[in-house]
Amino acid sequence: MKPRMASRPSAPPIVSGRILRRSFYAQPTVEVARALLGKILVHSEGSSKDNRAGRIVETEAYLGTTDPAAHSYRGVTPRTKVLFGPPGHAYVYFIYGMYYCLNVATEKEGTGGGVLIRAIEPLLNVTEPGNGPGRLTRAMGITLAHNGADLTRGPITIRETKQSGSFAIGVSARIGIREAADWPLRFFVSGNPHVSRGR
DNA sequence: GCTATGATCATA
DNA sequence: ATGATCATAGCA
Repeated sequence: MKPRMASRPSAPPIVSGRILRRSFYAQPTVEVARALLGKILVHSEGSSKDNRAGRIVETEAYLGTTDPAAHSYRGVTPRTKVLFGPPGHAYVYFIYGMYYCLNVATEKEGTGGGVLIRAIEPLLNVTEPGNGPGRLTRAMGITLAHNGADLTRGPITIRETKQSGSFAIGVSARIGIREAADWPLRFFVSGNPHVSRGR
C-alpha cells in the first residue's frame, strides 16, 4: 500500500528557481515588462508548504514622468515614492475601495518606471483565479502591507523558471486608463487562458 | 480639512 | 451600464 502521506516533506520544485536580481529590474521598463512574462511570482510567508506561486502571463509598462497614465507622472508623492526608489521593489496600491494592484519598480533610482502585473497562471496553493490585477493579488495574498517590499529578498519574490517553454508575446494598448490610452505597452503570453482579456 | 476619483470586478 | 468602497491627491 502507498503511505497516506510522504514521510519527508519536499520543497515544491516550482519555488526553487533562482530569484531575479536587481540588475534585471534595472533594465528599461518595457524590457522588464516583456521579460517578466513566464517568470514565477512567489509569496512565501509562513510554512514553505503554504508557499503560493503563479506564472506571470500579463504585464503593463508605466514609464514614469513621461507617461501621463503613470501614477508617477506628477512626480514623487508619499504613494509613488517606491516607484522612484531603487529597482526591484514592490509598489502596491489600493484601488476602487477593494482591490490591490502589484507593480515592480524598474530602472535606476530616481526614475518613476514600473510594471503592473496583470495576470498570473495559478501554479501552487492558488485557489482563486489570477486573471486580472485585482484578482491576482487576492489570490496571492498580497496587500498594502507589501508596499515597498524588496523583491530580491522576500517574502515576495519573482523567480526564473527552469522549463523555458517559448511562447509568443502579444502586445496591445493598456487597459483601464484614459491618458495615453493608445500606447502599446501591454504584454501577454499569447493564447494563455489566464490572460485577463484580449488573449 | 474636504472632496473627487480610480492601472477593478461582479452583476444586470 | 452601474455599484461597491476607501486611500490618495489636489485643493482650500
